[in-house]
Amino acid sequence: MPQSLSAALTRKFESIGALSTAQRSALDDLKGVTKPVSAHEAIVREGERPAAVTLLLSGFLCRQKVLPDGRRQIMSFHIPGDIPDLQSLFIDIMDHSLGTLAPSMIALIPHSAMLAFFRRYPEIASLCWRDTLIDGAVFREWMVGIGRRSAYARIAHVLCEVFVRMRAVGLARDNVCDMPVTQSDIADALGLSAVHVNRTLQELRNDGLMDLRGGTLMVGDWGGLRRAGGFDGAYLHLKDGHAP
Amino acid sequence: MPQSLSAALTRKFESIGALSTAQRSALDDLKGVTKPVSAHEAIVREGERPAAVTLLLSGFLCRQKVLPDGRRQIMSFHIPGDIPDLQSLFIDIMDHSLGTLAPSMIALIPHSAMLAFFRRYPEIASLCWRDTLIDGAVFREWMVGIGRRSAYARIAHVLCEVFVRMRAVGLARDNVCDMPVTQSDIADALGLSAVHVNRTLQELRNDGLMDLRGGTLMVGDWGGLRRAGGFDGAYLHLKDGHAP
DNA sequence: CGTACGATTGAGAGACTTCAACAAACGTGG
DNA sequence: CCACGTTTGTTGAAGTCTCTCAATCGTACG
Repeated sequence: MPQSLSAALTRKFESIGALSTAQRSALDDLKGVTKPVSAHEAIVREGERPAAVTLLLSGFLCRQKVLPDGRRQIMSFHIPGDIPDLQSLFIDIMDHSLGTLAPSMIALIPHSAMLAFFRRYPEIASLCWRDTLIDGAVFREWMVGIGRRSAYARIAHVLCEVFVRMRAVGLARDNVCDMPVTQSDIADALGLSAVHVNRTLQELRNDGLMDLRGGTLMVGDWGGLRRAGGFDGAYLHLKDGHAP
Repeated sequence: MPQSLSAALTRKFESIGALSTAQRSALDDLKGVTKPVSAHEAIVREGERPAAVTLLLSGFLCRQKVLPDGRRQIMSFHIPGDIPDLQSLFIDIMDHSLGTLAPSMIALIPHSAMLAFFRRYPEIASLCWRDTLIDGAVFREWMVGIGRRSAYARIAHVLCEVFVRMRAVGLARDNVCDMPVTQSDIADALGLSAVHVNRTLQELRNDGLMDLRGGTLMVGDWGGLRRAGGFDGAYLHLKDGHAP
């Protein structure tokens, strides 16, 4: 059930900062064209110069680069409320691609509309800047994982991250949330092979930490999963109250 | 020879965007306390709430996280002109540390001064936003390297990156530039062991691609190094004319 | 002139990969 | 609603890139 454009934005902004009543209602002014996109399709490709930003209303997106030999690296997962290509406002040429991992509903908001909105509501511009900075914080944390953590810890860590972020925008129920990705996607996100992800996922499952199947993540032992991944959500810079 | 605060900023901004004459002279208004820092010292630590941003005037910095077991991951190298903790303007708590790799000269500019400056010169605020976005682009590229490239390619790639960035701010002469890092630093930046970095560096040297010693990087075969690393500098989003 | 840090070398081990095959799940069209 | 092709998940075995341990060497510096 895709949320409305303004509802998605409100939830997102309130997860990382505060909105005044005026600002909250101002979000209604932001218009975009909503559009369904099926799974495994590109929304924006490396090298393009988009003229609009993408707000994810429902589904699951990722940003990725593909090497000449076909190997790929997924650099981030995106959940409803995210604007994964906000950067295109200030960086004209895309240096990576944005695509769907699951059937999704997106809203395209023209750059011009965003920039005009920023001029009118500078605090929201700052919130967006903050959001892109948090984006960077997530990249850094992933680098730590890929560079220095074992496969077991790495996988546990992303699962923790996705769960906490989903929870922060109200998309987790108890200890369950959507996570419609294949094992291959996880492999490409963490710099592993799909085969090894499969085996490690089984370990995590056998250890009772979590269960990931059919696109649904079930956290069996939050404390254990957290410890396994060495997860500390501080880098997500969420407003208090979102840490489980 | 450390540059002046405004000279460093001017070079930096002009490497990633355009400055009007008025904006260029406005940079003189930005004041900061300059301060020498010796090698291997922390400037800002994870968990702190800095009240100023750090402009690097000379030397070499890095951002890093240290895991509980002592292993560390360096997430970025910083060269003169960079403001590595600009993000602290909008993200109060540091989620990583900033430190020196070599003796450096830094300028500390209070947050209040930066924010006031942004209000007065919104175009420069946008340029700074752009800079933090490029920061993110570099993180993404490093993720590709750590996740999907061989040690040989990974090392070649960072060397290319540092060289191009140094060149963009006028700090490379012909095919030589400073790069005062230890092999251990490179290892921690690329998710490798120091031993393996040593051996791989020897390979690169024997292949005539480069020579890195005594803190100086000498590029022996730019085309070869570039090819070895699969390097394409587009992600640095420099203004035209900086690609060798 | 000792001490400490960084670079270098050798040898053995291990985490993860690749290849290959098969099973299960999924979507799609007849 | 079932058949069928495609994608995804699973398993086994062999291989390799990179790691760890450990010792040696060089060199800058107090």
